[in-house]
Amino acid sequence: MGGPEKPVRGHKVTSFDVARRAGVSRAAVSRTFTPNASVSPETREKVIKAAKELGYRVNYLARSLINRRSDFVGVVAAGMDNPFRAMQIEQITKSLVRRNFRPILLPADQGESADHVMNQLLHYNVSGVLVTSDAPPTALCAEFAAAGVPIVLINKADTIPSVDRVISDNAAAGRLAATTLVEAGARRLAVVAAAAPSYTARCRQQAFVSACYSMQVEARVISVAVNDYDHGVAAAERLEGADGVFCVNDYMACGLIDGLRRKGNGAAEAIRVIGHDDIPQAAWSAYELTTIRQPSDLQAEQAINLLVSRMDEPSTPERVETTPVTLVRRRTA
Amino acid sequence: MGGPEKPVRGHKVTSFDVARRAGVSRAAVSRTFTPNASVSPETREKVIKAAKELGYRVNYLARSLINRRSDFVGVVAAGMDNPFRAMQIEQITKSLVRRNFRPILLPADQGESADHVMNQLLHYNVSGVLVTSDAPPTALCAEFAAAGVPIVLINKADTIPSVDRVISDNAAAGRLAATTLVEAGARRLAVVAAAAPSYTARCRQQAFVSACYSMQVEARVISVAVNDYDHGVAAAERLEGADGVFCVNDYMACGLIDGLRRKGNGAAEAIRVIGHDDIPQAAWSAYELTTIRQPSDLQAEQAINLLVSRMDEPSTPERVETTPVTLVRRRTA
DNA sequence: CGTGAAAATGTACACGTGTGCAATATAGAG
DNA sequence: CTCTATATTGCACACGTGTACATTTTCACG
Repeated sequence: MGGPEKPVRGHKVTSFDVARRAGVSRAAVSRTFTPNASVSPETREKVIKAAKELGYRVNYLARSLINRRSDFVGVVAAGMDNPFRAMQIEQITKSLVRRNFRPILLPADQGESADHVMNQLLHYNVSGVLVTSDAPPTALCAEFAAAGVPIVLINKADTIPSVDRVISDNAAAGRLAATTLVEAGARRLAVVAAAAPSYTARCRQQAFVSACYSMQVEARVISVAVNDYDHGVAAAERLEGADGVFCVNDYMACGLIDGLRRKGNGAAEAIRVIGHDDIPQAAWSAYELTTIRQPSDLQAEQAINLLVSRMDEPSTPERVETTPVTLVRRRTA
Repeated sequence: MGGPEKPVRGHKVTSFDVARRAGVSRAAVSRTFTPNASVSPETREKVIKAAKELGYRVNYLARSLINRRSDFVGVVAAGMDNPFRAMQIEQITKSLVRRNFRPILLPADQGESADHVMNQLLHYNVSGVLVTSDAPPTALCAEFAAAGVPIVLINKADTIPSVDRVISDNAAAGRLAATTLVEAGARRLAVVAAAAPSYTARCRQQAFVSACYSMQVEARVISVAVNDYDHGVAAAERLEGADGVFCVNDYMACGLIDGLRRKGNGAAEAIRVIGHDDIPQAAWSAYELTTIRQPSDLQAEQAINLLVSRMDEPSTPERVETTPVTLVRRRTA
C-alpha cells in the first residue's frame, strides 16, 4: 500500500516488493513463477499484475542457489577460424537455448588457456560442459567428473575415463574416402594430416591407410603442422606422383586445391581430392569439393541428450554415441 | 575437527567446511578469496591449504547475489554462417574472457527468437549485453537501458536512444569502394545489397552511390533478398554492362565471383569486384578479393570498453565509437 | 612497561529465492 | 448443517557468500 515507488535503478525489484503490492505473501509470488506450484487463480492473477507493473523478473541466479541447478552449460571450443567449428558452435548453442540452457562460450586455443577457462567454469555450478576443443585437459575433465558435473566430449579421444562422448564414425570416413578415390580411378593415394593430429584426424588417417592396404593400393602420408588452409596450400607442393588425396578436413582441402591450381599444368585436374566435414565452402563452385559429411546438428542434439541423462543418472557407466557419415559427391572425385 | 568427510557429490564443499577444517571463522575464508581483504598471512595459508584438500571453489553465483555483479555478458548474434560473424564472435568472446567476463552466447536468427533470448537474459543480472544481431529489438534494448543494464550495439542503427554503439566507418567504406573502382578504370559501376539491408549495408551502399554521383560515374543498385553467398551467385546474372561492382560484404562477393565464373566468356575477369570485411576466404587464392577491412578485434575491445565505462558511470550520455576501415588490395580491383 | 594506532578476527546481517510444515479456507458428501 | 478431504496460504528456514561493525590481537614507539 506504500505507493508505486518506481524501480529506480539496476532492476532492484524483488519478489518482496511484488508481494507487498499484490497484498499477498512472498511465497505466493515465488509459487506463481514456479511450475507445478499450488496457487489459486485469483492470487496468481494479482501477482502477475503487480509483477508486470513493477517490471519484476525472477532472479535466476538466486533461484539456482537453492535449486542447485544453474542451467548454464559451458561450451569449450577452439579453432573457430575453421568454418566447421563455427557451424558446430552455432548448432550447439541453438540446441542448448532451445532446451532452456544458457551456453557459456569459452574460446580455448592454447592448452594453457583451456585449463584456465575450464577452471573458472567450476566456480559457476554449471549444469554441464561440452568440449570440442582439440586438446581437452585430461586432468580437468576428470575433475569435472569427480565434482559431479556432467561432461560430454565431442569428437575427442577415449583417454579420459568415465566421461560421455559423441564421436563421428571416423573409421568409416577413412574407409569411405579410400574406396571412393579408388572407385574414381586413383591408384597412388595420399592422406594429408597434421603430424600431431587431433583424435578424429588420426582415426580418419589410420582407417584410410589400412583400407588402402586392404585394397593393395599405395598410400602415402603427408604430415603438416596444422590442419588449416595455409598448410593445405603448402601440402600441394608435396604431392608428386599422387593421383588421389584425402584431406582430413575440408578447411585444409580448400587450401590444397588452391595450392594445386597455383602450380598450374593441370595439377588440380589430375588429382582427385576428397575432404571431410562438408563445410559451406566445399559446396562453393570455386571448389565443388567431394567430401564426407558429419551431422553437426545431430551431434549437438546427442551431446545434450547425454548431458541431461547424465544429470538424471549421475552414476551410470559412460556412454559413447557414434554418428554416421555420408559421402557428398561433387566434382573433385 | 570432525574428520576429512570426503566431498561426496556435486561439489557441496562450502566455505563453512573450509573454515571448520582450517580452524578459523567463515569470514576468514571469504576474505582469503576476496582481493584487498584483511587477512594475516598465516591464516590465509591455513585456509588455502584446507581449501585445496577439500577441493573448495568459491561459488560465484552466490557471490554475485551480494556483489550485484555477475560478470556475465550476453552476446546476441545472428548469421554465424557468415565467416565475418564467426571472427567477430571469436574476438568478442576472447576479449571478454581475457577481462574476466563470462560470455553467454545467444544465437538469434529470427526477430522473434532474439526477443525471447534477450528476455531470458534479463533474469540473469548480466553485467552487460553486446548485440551484433541484424535486427536488435528496439523495445528490448530500451528495456535493458531502463533496467540499468549496459548495452552496446555493434554496427547497428542509431534508432535506439541512450545506447552506446561501436560502428565501422561505413561511409568511408562506401567512398573508398567507389574511388578504388574508378581508379582501377571502371566507369559503369554497380552495388549489390539486400533490399531490406542491415544498417551497415545501407550506409555503405548510400555512400557508394553518392560518391559515384560526385565523380559523375554511373552507379546501379542491384537488390537481393539476403547478403549471403547464394544471393551473390544469383546477382552475377544481373550485371550486364557493368565493369565494377561493390558487394556490401565479402560473403556475398565470393558468391558473385563464383557466379561470374560460371557464366564464362571471361565475365569474371572483365568486372572489377570489391568486397567488405576481409574474411579469411577473401585472401584465399581462389578469390584474392580486393576488399575493405574493418577491425573486428578493435571493435570488440572498444565495445567492452564502452561496457565497463557504462558500468562505472551509468548516467553519462550515450557514446559512439567509430572504427576505421582500410583498403586491402588484391587481384580483383 | 604503557599506550595508541593499525591489523586481524568473529558475529551478525544481507543478497533473492524455493519449499516443508502447519494452519487455514474451501468444497463436497452425508 | 456437520464432517472430512483437499486446495491454498503464510511462516520460517535454507542455499553460499560478502562485509559493516565491534572486538581482540599485534606492534611500533615513547
